[in-house]
Amino acid sequence: MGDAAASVAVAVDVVVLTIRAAQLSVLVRPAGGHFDLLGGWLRPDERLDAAARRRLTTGGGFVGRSSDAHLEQLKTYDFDKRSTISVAYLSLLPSPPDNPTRHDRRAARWVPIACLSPGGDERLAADHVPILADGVERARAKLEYSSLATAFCAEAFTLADLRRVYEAVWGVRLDVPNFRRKVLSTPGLVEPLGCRASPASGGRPAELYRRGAATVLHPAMLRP
Amino acid sequence: MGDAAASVAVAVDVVVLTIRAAQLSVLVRPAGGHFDLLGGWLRPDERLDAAARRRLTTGGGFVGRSSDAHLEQLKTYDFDKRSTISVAYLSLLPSPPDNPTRHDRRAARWVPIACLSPGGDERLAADHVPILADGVERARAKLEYSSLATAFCAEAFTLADLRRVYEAVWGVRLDVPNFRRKVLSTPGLVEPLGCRASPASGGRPAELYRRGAATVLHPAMLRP
DNA sequence: CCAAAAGTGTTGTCCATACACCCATGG
DNA sequence: CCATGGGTGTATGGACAACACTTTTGG
Repeated sequence: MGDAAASVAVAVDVVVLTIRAAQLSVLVRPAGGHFDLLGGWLRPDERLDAAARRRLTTGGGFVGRSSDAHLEQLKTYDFDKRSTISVAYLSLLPSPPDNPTRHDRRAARWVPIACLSPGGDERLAADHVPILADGVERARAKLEYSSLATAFCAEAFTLADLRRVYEAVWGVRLDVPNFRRKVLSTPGLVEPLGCRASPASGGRPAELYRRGAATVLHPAMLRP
Repeated sequence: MGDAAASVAVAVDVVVLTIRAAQLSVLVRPAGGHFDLLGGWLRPDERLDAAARRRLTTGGGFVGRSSDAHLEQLKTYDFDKRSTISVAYLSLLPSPPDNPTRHDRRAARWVPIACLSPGGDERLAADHVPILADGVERARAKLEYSSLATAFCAEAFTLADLRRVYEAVWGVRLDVPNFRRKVLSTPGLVEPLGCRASPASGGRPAELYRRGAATVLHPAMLRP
């Protein structure tokens, strides 16, 4: 068509999720009186995926070596102020190191999703509120039909760890025996390591597993 | 961060799908020796959704009045040539008028997906191949857990029409009685109109339905 | 040191539901 | 020919019970 191309500034924002203390949490950076998602401008000659990955590896010097972390594009947003769009990404990390205890006001930190929801005690930048909501909803949906839950787990994990991921993201309680059967009967979801974990607080030691080759779940894991 | 914002030209491409002669088809425009998806540059001060809707209503003067057609954002793509990204959308239309018979080489036309697949007799622009693939996959996936199939149907439709949508998009054959039970037992999917269609080629006249209020399907319609 | 209790992981069983397949009827 | 309705076997998932293994507690 004969239209002139509008030149637009492109930002890349990343919703980084993890499970901390059985709570679904997001990585944010303090910015004035509120929080921002990890993000910044796209560099000239930089690919979108690369820009998102860069946010992940250098985001506040906090995430560290997570070059193999799950990262997928979420959606592209435009706001009231024109000539600016934001390509949002979603990333899932295993349990990361704790929040920095040193009094660095600039450092990124983990905040439970519940604290950022309406009624919570923390505020997110208005433009980032729908991005976070879409990211959480994407994660909740993909747990149903993909092996994405293992992205929240460390290299070796127990079935209880994996179940707690589902319970934290969905905010529900799952039946322990049924969850076990479901996971083990899905071919390629997890593979047994043959060794056992040391029980944290009594009880029978659980068997350890690692991610399997499967990426989609047939049939799906249904949330109650 | 202190990075300079890269200024980028933004295109909006729309994957327009419909069912024609029991075949899932896409709306394309001739461009040299191949076809292009509907698309063009984002105008200054134009919202992304508005740009996609504009492609739909003015796309080759063909789609006509489809301002209420289903339209959702698909994904954002960048290509080897930097400084250009494409925000892709997906649109689903009821059975539209036939292809133009007049010999307008510029006019948009419907082409079955199968003809554009590897091994087909038509070629799509290389940049648009993954966009179309993602659009088709999105449509296939959303038929499972949403009432999106009704977007392919006219105002009034029979259960056979709706079943043929599933069969065309998924490329499978569905059991007629089971499909009927499944659709009618899903609350809010379709609502009976109380009148019957005139049988096209003999047989008992089928009852007519219209879209219901439901947007998500519980439980999902599973493809075999 | 030993025994009981508590906590967690693992296995087994019943039941409701959903779907696939076949058959019958009616326009 | 095709839409509509019914019936049955099979598979899947949810609820619940029972058992196995380990730590903790108390004599």
